[in-house]
Amino acid sequence: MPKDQRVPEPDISGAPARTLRADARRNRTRILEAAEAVFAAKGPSASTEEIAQKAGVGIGTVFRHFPTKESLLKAIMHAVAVRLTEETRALAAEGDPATAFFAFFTRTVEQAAEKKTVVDLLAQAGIPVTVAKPVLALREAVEVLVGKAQQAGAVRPDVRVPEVMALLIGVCQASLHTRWEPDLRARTLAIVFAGLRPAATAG
Amino acid sequence: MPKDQRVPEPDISGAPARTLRADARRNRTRILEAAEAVFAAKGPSASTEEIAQKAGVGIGTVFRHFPTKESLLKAIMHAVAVRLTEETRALAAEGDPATAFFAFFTRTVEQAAEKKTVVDLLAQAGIPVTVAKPVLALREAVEVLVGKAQQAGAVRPDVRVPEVMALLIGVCQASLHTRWEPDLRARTLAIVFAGLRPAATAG
DNA sequence: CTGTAACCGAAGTGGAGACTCCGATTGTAG
DNA sequence: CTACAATCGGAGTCTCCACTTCGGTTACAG
Repeated sequence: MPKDQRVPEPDISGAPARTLRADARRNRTRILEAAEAVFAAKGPSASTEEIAQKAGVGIGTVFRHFPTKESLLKAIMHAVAVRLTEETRALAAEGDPATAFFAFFTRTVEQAAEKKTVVDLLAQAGIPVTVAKPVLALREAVEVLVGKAQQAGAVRPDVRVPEVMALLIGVCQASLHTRWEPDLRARTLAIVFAGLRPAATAG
Repeated sequence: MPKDQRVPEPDISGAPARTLRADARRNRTRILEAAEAVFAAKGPSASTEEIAQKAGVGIGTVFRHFPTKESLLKAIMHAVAVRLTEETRALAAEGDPATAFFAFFTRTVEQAAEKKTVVDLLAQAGIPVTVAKPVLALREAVEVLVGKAQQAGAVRPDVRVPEVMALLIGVCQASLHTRWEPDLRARTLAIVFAGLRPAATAG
């Protein structure tokens, strides 16, 4: 019985614990890609079997890499959070802070309209008490972005981050339920942006 | 075999098909009340058994009155839609149209924060192609309310109903996910309202 | 090339929940 | 009061899904 020790957790982030066999590493990547696609389309309620099928592996392989469906979901959320955070930071760093915030808002809503994963992630980010580090990082990146937009006079100074997050989450949620034409999305965002801008700048 | 004919559907609306026995009518009412409470708290994923228990009847009785979980859900949605529509019409009929719309918006969000049923209902109402009559009536009532508010100059004339519905749904959805203190809710609504008002009136 | 340990995957397990069946119960007509 | 048919209710069925198991397969060291 040569195996008595087992890797306690295949780890959440993305890098395997240590020298994973070649085929194992390949399958792990496939599973992550398939899971991201399926979760984005159908939400967290999608069955593990569907993911396995889409990845071209057996269901047992999925559970070998991710002992729980939840752990798989966390891995995806982690990846999405990191990506969103990077985008947000890039926007905050470069160019005009006045337009950066509104560009971020619009872009996030556009993504959310097609990816349930983004919406679920944002819903987590909206709750003040956040456990996961990547989600916390996303929150902070948004805070920076809002702060800069306010300093630039593009957003009313009395607006706080929580309500911005609430609005962001709300519009994203709504974009999932109603099939938005780009036109409707634009008009809805226009109203929200009008509410966020200083009174003088509105219109 | 004296029974060969059976009522094809216990009907969705609320009134029993015909002279229901006394205990049956009482149980039907209890089931509806219990279902409304449970669905409002836990959403449509709540189990039928929990509803039966809360109503103090066996699960068989629930399925006798409502052959499908979906039919029970429809009955509840119907009732909620009718109630919301009446409230909305009353607001549109009475007093100041300028404040009526904002009062409606605020009140609906407050209700949605505690009742998942309301949110699910609104999500249906947001889709242009609506099947159920009560939901359609709700949409029309909102249209009247928005129209009057616009004529009174309280809402920008270029705003259309779909984006108002989208915003309403969005804020309601968001209020479910984040545990809102009244303070945050008020600030979020203030932003949306500022975006809806004519530029001159804002502030 | 060969042994072996790690890996794969599909059948199997257990539980949850929607829905059914049928003997026990009860309202109600006569 | 009695009979009977409608109603009740909960044990049982069926399906779906997360998760496990284990014999077959494969990558990699020697």
